Amino acid sequence: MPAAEAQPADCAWSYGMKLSWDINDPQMPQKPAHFDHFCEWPDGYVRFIYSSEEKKAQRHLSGWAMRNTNNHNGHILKKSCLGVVVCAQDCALPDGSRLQLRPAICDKARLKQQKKPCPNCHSALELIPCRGHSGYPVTNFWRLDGNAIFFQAKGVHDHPRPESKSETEARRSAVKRQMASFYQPQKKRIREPEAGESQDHSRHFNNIPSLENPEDLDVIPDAGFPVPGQPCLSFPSSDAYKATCDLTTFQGDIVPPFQKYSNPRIYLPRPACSYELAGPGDANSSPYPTFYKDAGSIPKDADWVHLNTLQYNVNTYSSFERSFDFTSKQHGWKAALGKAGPRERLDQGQFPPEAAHPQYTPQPPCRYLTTAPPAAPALQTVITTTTKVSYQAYQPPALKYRDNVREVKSLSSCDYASENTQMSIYAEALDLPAPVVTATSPTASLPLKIPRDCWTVRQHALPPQTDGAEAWDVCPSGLGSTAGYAGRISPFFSWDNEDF
DNA sequence: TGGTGCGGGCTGG
DNA sequence: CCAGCCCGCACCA
Repeated sequence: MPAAEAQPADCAWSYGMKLSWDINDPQMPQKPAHFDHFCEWPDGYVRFIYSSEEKKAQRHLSGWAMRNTNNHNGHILKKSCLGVVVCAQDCALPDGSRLQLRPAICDKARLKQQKKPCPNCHSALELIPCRGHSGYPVTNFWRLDGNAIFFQAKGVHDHPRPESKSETEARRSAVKRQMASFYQPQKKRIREPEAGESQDHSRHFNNIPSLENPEDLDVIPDAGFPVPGQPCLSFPSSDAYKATCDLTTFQGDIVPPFQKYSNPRIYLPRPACSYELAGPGDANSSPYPTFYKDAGSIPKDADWVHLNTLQYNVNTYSSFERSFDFTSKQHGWKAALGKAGPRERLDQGQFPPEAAHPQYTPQPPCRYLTTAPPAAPALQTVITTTTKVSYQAYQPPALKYRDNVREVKSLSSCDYASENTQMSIYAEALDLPAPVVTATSPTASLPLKIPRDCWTVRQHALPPQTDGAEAWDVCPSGLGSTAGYAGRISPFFSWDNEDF
């Protein structure tokens, strides 16, 4: 863990791409000098080398919904992308965005998921399969070798990002928490009045439709949205989130980013911590606006009343990871995202729109403040509880040019684990503001502020046809999802875009 | 119940 | 032979 190596230059690109190796090589690079930051949204033909102590690498996590695929090789874990679940009618959510849920990994659960109606318009849900690897799903490979976990991705996701796993988990745990906090007082009240009465207490809960089936909340809209440049972190636990909140509150010199709520008009400074969900009874006490004010567009059943409350709260969490206002730009994206197919598939997550959103407030770089255990478990599943204080990275803007010449991507997820050898970078990275980098396009130059800790110059081989050829991307080390959408053009850098 | 990993087996290129 | 995929199973939370 040589701190001396933790220079921006080292962070500047995927170490895994610097070395020449393939996941199928009989011999992997031995004792890599550096490790990459964990990338939650790998996209494109990329390779990373993670420390075997990197928890998320140990768990083979990905923001994409990846399922295990048998490759008949016990040493290499292969996963293929399931795509994203969207509304078959492509209905617009109240904020104008689209529903993009994380497909369940389990086949059975996924089928069940797809049978559910769109929570917004009640039409069917549809699974958009990933076809980003020569018509097949994007595949990810994981291989443990020595003290390194080698990661290789093949293919470019041709669909929006689903809700990240961390978001899904956070949402579910939030639901559970809310249920717990809700039931608790209910039971108390029930017991108090008539102690001697033999009463089926469960009947009381029949009037609580919304939370009886937390799984229904899987179809919460918006919470399943790709996060613009899915920032630097995912919360392994709500506690981590709380810690994050506290941290952000504590750092008063850092301008808090604005949160995105379902209503695009509502942007509020990030509250200190609102992930602790209010129970239905507390819904009205929320200082924040209620979602789905447009009652005509949403179901009026009790489920939705509660669901909205939940979503609001969950969004308070989720939006912590997303700091952009896309909704007002979506019409602009559509022009640039003219992907073949009936649906205009947006992926907000791909396009950190800072350049297009002057109101956007950059966030400080992500970093971990705690020390992780030194254990170096095997590649196979290692479920660990990491107490990390994560901080969302500032989302640099994306630059994409036609023909994939060069792009500046968002740091979609640089999970800087404290065990990472490059930890020391982040102390330095605290020295905001971020450096200004000028990315040059064929038609314009645009100053882009990108925090130095999030820089990665990525070299990636191009998809099959161009395999062998390599392009260099200047991008944040988190390697946000890349090109691959609709001609690989970011609407934010479509110069003729009306949004400019 | 669902996420995850393993591995058998089938199919097509 | 490889890749993709389906399936069942086991383990875990």
